[in-house]
Amino acid sequence: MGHHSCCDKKKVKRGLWSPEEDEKLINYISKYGHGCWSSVPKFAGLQRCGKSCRLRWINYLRPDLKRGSFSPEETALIIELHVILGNKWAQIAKQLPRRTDNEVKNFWNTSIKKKLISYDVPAIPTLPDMHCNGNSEEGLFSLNENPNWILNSQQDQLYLPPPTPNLQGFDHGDLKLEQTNYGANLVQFPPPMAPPSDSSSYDPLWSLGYKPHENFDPNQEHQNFSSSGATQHYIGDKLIGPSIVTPNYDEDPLTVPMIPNPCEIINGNLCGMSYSCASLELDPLARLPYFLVGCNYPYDPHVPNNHVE
DNA sequence: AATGGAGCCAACCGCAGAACT
DNA sequence: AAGTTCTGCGGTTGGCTCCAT
Repeated sequence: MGHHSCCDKKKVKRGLWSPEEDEKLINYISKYGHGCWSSVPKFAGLQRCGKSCRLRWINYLRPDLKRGSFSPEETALIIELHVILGNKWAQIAKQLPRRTDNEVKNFWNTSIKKKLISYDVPAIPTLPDMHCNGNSEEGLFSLNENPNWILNSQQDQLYLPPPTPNLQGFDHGDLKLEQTNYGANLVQFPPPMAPPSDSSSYDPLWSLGYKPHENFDPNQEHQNFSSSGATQHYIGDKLIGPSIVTPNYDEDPLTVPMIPNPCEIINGNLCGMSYSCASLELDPLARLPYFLVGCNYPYDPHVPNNHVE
């Protein structure tokens, strides 16, 4: 493997950073800022290339980083943003304060994507690239392009995303999501599950099938869930909402989540909403095929439907 | 206790585009 | 305008840790 040009000029250290190196970098940047990254290692006294310093700072040393596992809200947001943005990790990460693109990318690749694969979830195209012409396979994407399924890592259950946080200031290129609660009402949610009693084993994916308000902390940022009313969402100039009003599962626990037909999303809005889900099936996994009917996606009819334990 | 596989994540690489000369 | 350098991004990988056998 070759080295970046900035690393060719002199022998630079590679691999994991030592605490001493971290300290040097932190001290330098906190005093002088990073300025030109290529000159940082020289002035900071590091045998690293500028690129490595930049990466270390951005992904690890920055004081405003939030470390640790992703919250259910963050997870849901990642998945929903992935619908729109695909593997644009930097843009997705911008909507997750104090998270890095590397973190988001790793989380997706290790946690979410893997579970999707394990369930053989059919691929669903991202918005900009969908070709919903009824019989085309062009719209099929790799599994990591499929954002609509969330799996419960503890219970091996697959759920649809819950309402998601604000996307304030979401303006990346021609993509524009206005107002709040993007995607909050794109889907309806399965009946609530009892939370695990052992909070120490809490999994960030766990509550994704859970009623939003039960985990809702009004004092915490990015939890501005709203369980009522329609919300407008835009991609470019196109309105992709308002969408479905989240039902009250207390009243109707058998309501099957309604999932937008990708064909309708790509057409610029969600009007029509010819949802195919009419079953009273409670098993989230069993719902998978229904999502695909509307767009004639090939799917595995043998998707397991009794993984709920 | 030893070992091998899987999972996870920090860090690297190559590329593209922006900025600069 | 052309060449060079810098920055940012996405994909990939190496190595550490955990866990099952």
